Amino acid sequence: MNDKLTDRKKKVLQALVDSYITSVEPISSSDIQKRYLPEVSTATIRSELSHLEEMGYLIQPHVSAGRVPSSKAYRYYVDNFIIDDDIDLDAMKEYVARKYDSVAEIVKNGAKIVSDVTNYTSLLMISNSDTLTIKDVKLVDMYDGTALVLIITDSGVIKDKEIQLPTSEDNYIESANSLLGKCFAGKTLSQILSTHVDLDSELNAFKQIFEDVIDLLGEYKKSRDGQLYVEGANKIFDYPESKNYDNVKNFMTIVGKKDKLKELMSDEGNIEFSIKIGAEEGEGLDNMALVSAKYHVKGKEVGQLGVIGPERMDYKRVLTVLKHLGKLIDKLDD
Amino acid sequence: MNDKLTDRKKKVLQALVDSYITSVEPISSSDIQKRYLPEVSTATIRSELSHLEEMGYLIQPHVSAGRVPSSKAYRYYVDNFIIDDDIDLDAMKEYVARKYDSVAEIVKNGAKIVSDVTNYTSLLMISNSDTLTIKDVKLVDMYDGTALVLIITDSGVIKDKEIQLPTSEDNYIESANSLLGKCFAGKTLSQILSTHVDLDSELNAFKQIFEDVIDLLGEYKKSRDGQLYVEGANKIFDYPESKNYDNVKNFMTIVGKKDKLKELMSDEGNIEFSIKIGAEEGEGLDNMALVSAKYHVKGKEVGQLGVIGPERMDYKRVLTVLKHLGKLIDKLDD
DNA sequence: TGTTAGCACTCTCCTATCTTGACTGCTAAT
DNA sequence: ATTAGCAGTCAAGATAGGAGAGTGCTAACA
Repeated sequence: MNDKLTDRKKKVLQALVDSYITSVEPISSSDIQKRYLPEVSTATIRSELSHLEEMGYLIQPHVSAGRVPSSKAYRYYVDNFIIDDDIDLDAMKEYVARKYDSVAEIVKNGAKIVSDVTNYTSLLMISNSDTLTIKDVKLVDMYDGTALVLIITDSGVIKDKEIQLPTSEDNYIESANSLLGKCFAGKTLSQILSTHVDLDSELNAFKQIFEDVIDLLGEYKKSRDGQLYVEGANKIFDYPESKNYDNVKNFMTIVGKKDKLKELMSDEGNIEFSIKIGAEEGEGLDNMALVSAKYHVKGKEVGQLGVIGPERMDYKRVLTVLKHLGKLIDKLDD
Repeated sequence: MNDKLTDRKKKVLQALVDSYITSVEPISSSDIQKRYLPEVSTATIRSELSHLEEMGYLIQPHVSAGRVPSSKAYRYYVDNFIIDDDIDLDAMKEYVARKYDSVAEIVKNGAKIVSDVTNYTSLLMISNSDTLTIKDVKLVDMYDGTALVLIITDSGVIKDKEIQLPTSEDNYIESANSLLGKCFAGKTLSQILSTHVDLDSELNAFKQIFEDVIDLLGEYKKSRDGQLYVEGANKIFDYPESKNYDNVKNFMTIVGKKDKLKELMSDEGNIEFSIKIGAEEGEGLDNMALVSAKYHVKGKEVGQLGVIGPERMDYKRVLTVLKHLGKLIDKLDD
C-alpha cells in the first residue's frame, strides 16, 4: 500500500473520479486534458493513466476504452479529495425547515430526508439496546385483576402489555411499582437482562410480576435490536447503472438483506463516519458503496443513518448531507 | 361481454392459461394438443385459438408465435376454473404452527408467511380507524406535573405521550380519568374526531387535557390510516418476467407507490376476496395482478392481506393460502 | 529524464444480410 | 365439422464489414 502519488498523478486521479462520478462512462486521456489538464498533452496523461492502472487505481474495461476508477481509487478519493466544507448547509436547513416542522418528524423522516436530498437509497438503523436507558417501569391498574405494564425510557413508552395480577390486594400495585422502579430505573436494557435479579430473599409475591416484566423487556430487545429501515430503494432506477440487469438485481438483493446491511453499518469503535466501498468489503457490495454516520438526539446516540448507492456516488454531497442532518437533529429540542 | 364459450373453447382456454402460468412462454397449438387435447388435431385447436383471439381472450405477440392470455382470459380463468378446494390446508397449518408460536407473531408476520408460501410479494394493509374502537383513555401520573396519556383499544395501547398537567391538585387525574372514560370509551376513532365535544358547559379545568387527547387521537389516526407493509418485493427476481427491464421497473415502481396500492386494495363493499388483473385496472398494473382478502382477528376486521405478482400468477395457490391464513388467524385466541 | 507528436493497433458498437426454426392461416379433401 | 398439407411470416441468432474511440509504443525533442 504505497500511496506516494506525485502531485500530477493525484490531479489525474481526482479528475478521473470527478468525471466518472458525473458521466458514468469510461474516461479517456483527452477528457481529462480538456477539462482538467490542458497544459500537458494527452500522451503524458496516458502514461500517467497507465501508471495509475499498474498501481491498482484504475481499470480498463477493454484496450480501446477509457479508464474507470477501482474501489481503491474511490477510497483514495474520499480519503484525500473530500474536504468536507459546508456548502450545502443552508439548502439543507431550509429543506428541513420547510418540509417538516417537529423534531419527532425529523427523526422519523430522517431516512426520507437523506434519500430525497441525496437522491440515493438511505438506511436508518436504530441503535441496539445497549444505549437505551430505562427511566421507569410502571403498572397501571386496568380491570378484572389485570394490569398494564409500561416501560418508560428516555424516548417515551416503548412497550406495553397486559398481564394478570396474582392478587387483587389494594396496595399490591403500589408496592410493585416502587419495587420495580427501584430495580430497573436508570439501567440499560442490556444491564437488566444480563444481571440476575435475586428476588427469593425479598418478597416472593412479586416474583411473577418481575418475571413478566423481564420477559417483556427481552421481547422488546429482540424486536428492537438493530432495526433497519430502508427508504427510497427505487432510486436505483434513476441511475445509469440500472440499465444493467445484474446491477439492479445485486442492489435490490443487498437492500433486501437487512442482516448484511446491519453488519456493514455496525462499526466497532467510535468512528462517527464510515465509508465502505465496493470490493473492499468482500462479496455483496460489488459496484456499490455505503456511507453511514452515527446520529444523536439530545447528545445521546440513537442510531445510524446512511446511504447506499453506486460506487461512484457523489461522496461529497452525501457526507455533507449526513453531517448537517446529524447536527440539526442533535441540536433541536423537542 | 358475451362469454358463451363452447365446452371445447373453455378447455382450450384453460389449457392455455395453465400452460402459460407455468412456462411463461407463448403457447402453440401443438403444446395444447400434446398435453391437453390429443383427441383433436392441431388445426382444430388453431381454429379455436384464432376464434378465442377474435373474442379478446388471447394475444399473439407476432404472427409466427404462439398465444398468450389477455387480462380477459385471466379474469375468465379465475372466475370459472378456480375451484377453491382445500388442498394446501395441511401444509399451511403446519407451516404456521412450526415457524410462529403466538398469535401476535402470526398477525405481525402474516405478510411474511404469505410471501414465503406463495413466493409472491405480499401486501398487508391495516384497516383504517373506522373499525378501531377506543376502550379507555387513561392518564398516568408521572412526575413534575406531567402525565402520560394512554389510549387503550381492543388491540392494546396504541398511543402514548407525555403532557403537562395544568394543575397539581391531588384528585385532578382521577377526575380527568373518569371524565375521559365517560366521553371516549366505546367509540371509534372516527366518531370521536368528527363529533365536537362541548366542554365549556362542563368543567373548564379539563379543557386543555381534552384538547391534548384529541390532538393525540388525530395524530394517531393520521399515522395509522391505511398503513401498508410490503414483504418480499425482491421476489420479482425469481420470475422469468424479470428478464425484462421494464417489467422490473414497473413492478418496483408500483410496489413503491403505497398510495396506488392502497387504492387498489381498498375495495368498497363487503367483498371478502378481490382480484385485480392487469389492464382491467387502468395504468399501473400492466402485466401484474393483485389478489387480496380481508382478514379478521377475533371476528373483527383488522386489515387486508394480499399478494401482488405477475399477471400469470398461480391464482389457485394464492387464493388457497390467503383463505386459510385468514381462517387460522381468525380462529386463534391470544 | 520527462514530454510530446504521430501512428498502428485493438476492440466495441452498429448495421446489414442471411439462415433457421417455430407457428400460423388457408385451402382442399374427408 | 375436422383434418392434412403447405406456403407465408416473423423472431432470433449468426456472420461480416465498417466506423469510431482510445490506447500503447516509438522516436524525437527540451
